[in-house]
Amino acid sequence: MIYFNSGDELLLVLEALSNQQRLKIIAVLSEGKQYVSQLARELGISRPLLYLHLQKLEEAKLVSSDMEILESGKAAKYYMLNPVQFEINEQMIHALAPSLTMKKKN
Amino acid sequence: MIYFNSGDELLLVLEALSNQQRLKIIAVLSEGKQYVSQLARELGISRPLLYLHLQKLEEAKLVSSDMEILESGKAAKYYMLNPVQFEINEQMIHALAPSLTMKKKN
DNA sequence: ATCATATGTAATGATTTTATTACAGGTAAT
DNA sequence: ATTACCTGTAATAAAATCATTACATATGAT
Repeated sequence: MIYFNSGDELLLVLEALSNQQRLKIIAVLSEGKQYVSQLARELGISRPLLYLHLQKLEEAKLVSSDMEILESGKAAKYYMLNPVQFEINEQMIHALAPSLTMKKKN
Repeated sequence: MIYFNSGDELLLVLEALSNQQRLKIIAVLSEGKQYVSQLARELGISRPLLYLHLQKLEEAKLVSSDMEILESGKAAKYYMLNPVQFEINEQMIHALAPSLTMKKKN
């Protein structure tokens, strides 16, 4: 279960989830870990773009990664889904809103 | 409680929630209905921008509006929060991902 | 050596989102 | 009729996000 300690943390997760591609990535990874190139093929998107999406998911701590060796002997970067489960309601938004820092993003 | 009938519906809500200003709007409206001009003053943002945010929240069915007459006699557009409560987990994302239509937005 | 398949990232471009300024129109009170 | 509010939107600008192309590097197999 995911708990949010600040508005910024909540927002980070919501932003990570508010994209079709990233939702699809989560859907695929929910079936098991996968490495980047294979994942890009399955989703039909370019690898650089996939990196970008994975980075956002990783920043929100929704996925993790590690390097593994394929049967072929080549190194591959595997991504796996962290447990994703949380509730949203107006009380929590009200409670966390004050800790939203009005950032301008880099 | 909010239920999602498709990936697109889920995404619409997530997109509506993935913005600081809109989270703050929800926080303010959770304390009670408010009219646009007053809300803009409270949030310290321009009215045209607020309209844009409110429109997104309304499309996601998170808020509703109606015209009312102020004590002063002037017409005001009041916005109020609809019940916001739902759960997110990987099973539902997996189930709804196939019904994500890869849109290019207008 | 060449091919096939991996990772990783720089540079660039296209599109969307966010935000401001500037209008036009309405009602009520002084 | 001027002031002080309100709604509503067009036009534009600024910033962030999304997406592609191109390249460098590495490993194993033929």
